[in-house]
Amino acid sequence: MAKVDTSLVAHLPLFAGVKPEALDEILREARSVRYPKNTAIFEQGADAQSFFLLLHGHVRAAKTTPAGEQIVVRYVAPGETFGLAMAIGAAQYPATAMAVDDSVALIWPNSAWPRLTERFPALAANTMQTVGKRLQESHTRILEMSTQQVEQRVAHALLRLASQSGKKLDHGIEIDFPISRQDIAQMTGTTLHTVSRILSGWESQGLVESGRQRIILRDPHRIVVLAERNPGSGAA
Amino acid sequence: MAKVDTSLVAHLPLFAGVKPEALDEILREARSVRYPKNTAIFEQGADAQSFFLLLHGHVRAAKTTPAGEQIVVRYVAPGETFGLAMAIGAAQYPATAMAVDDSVALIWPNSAWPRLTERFPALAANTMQTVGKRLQESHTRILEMSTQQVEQRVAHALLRLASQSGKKLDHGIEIDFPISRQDIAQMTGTTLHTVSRILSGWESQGLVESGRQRIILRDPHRIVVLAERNPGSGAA
DNA sequence: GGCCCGTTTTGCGCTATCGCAAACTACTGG
DNA sequence: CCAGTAGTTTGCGATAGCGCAAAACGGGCC
Repeated sequence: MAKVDTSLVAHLPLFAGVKPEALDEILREARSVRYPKNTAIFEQGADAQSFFLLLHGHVRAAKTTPAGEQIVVRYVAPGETFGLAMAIGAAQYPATAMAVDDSVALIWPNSAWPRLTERFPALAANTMQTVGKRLQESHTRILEMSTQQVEQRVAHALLRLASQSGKKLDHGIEIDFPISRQDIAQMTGTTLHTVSRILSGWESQGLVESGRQRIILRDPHRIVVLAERNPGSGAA
Repeated sequence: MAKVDTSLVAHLPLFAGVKPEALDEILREARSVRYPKNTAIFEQGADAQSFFLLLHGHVRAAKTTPAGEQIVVRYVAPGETFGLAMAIGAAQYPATAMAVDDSVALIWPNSAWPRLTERFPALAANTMQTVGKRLQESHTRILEMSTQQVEQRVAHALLRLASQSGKKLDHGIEIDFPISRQDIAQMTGTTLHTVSRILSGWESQGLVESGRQRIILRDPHRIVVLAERNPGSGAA
């Protein structure tokens, strides 16, 4: 079983309020697994057997309709948990998780969850907070989809990605994992064609620089303006 | 302080696994409050001071944009909790709650939450489950908004309301609280005009019977067909 | 019984966005 | 270095649904 350095994870929200020796005990139950780029970590509908803490890389959680359309539920950044089916009382994973980059995750068997939360209530409390936060983010997303038009939603999505997983450059912010037009479409409820048109437009205005699975926000400030502009009033 | 009969609430999911005497202790910390139709219970953005368990009536939770547009987050049915800001670590309520009918709720001060969950871990566990379920429902809603067209979304919304708060009639199911075209629009991300057109169409086909703030599903089975019909067929 | 007000219905033009199809890159693997 | 393939761009209709405006409705209140 791979050793995990406690000092690397002690500061994560998941472990807030957990004593170092307790942390050690918790980590002893986990193993560390490497997922090469574009490998599935678990599939929607599969029996949930483990829960995860991402250490390196990026993971996309996506939900698929019976008809095969997908939406991206979220991108998981290092330090975040995912696959918490057990914690919320789901027997199957409600989405598919896929490494979009070479990734490493800590993985616990679900059977460890009841014991761990009983021994370390802070774990349960912290998890409750993150689930609550995700719920609020979902509601915000629903609000956006209901009230904003596509361009604003794409602006919001990119800004969120940038603040969550942006690499600061001399001049702009780069989203530091591969992401396609299709992915952005699935985050914002539109089509890859429309996303492509929007980004092309932005590119010609110098707002972004983008290529194959790569996006750099060159002028985040003006993108914020786009995101917040209120269609019901302003001039074009 | 009003007495609450434990037998009336003992079977609720919130109290699953809680012993009768413990339940008694929990209820002793709550008081019961009556909210007349169309009164606000709490406002989005207000400091969260209490959490609630609805006993009678119906409550609408809605989120408002800075620009004033609203969406309905959910309708709360009797037996469900709401206003759980404290549990998920939010200092302010993220939405506005309004009684859409004369309603009665149990109300606990947030200060009671840490003590109660410490003494009765089942409470925390049950709450985690319901929050998790709501998160999944949110994701489902996002999926629907991304992939379905308005008519299907309205069909889904009405079927959900019917199964959650439907009164069975000789011939059909009536949604047993007042709900306007506008409300349905805010649940499905469309406008009251479009909802009105859709319901008019359905009415002329005998699928529903509806009037001022009142909706009866006359042929739920055919509405299910509408909800599930797949417009295109493409995979993504 | 009649008036007032909130809700619902409906007509009509408009446009943001989709859907399809085709051309165009830019990596990847050999 | 080249071919193959996945991702991207773009043109051109087609259209679902919006937005405005006005009329019809229904019910409660005096």
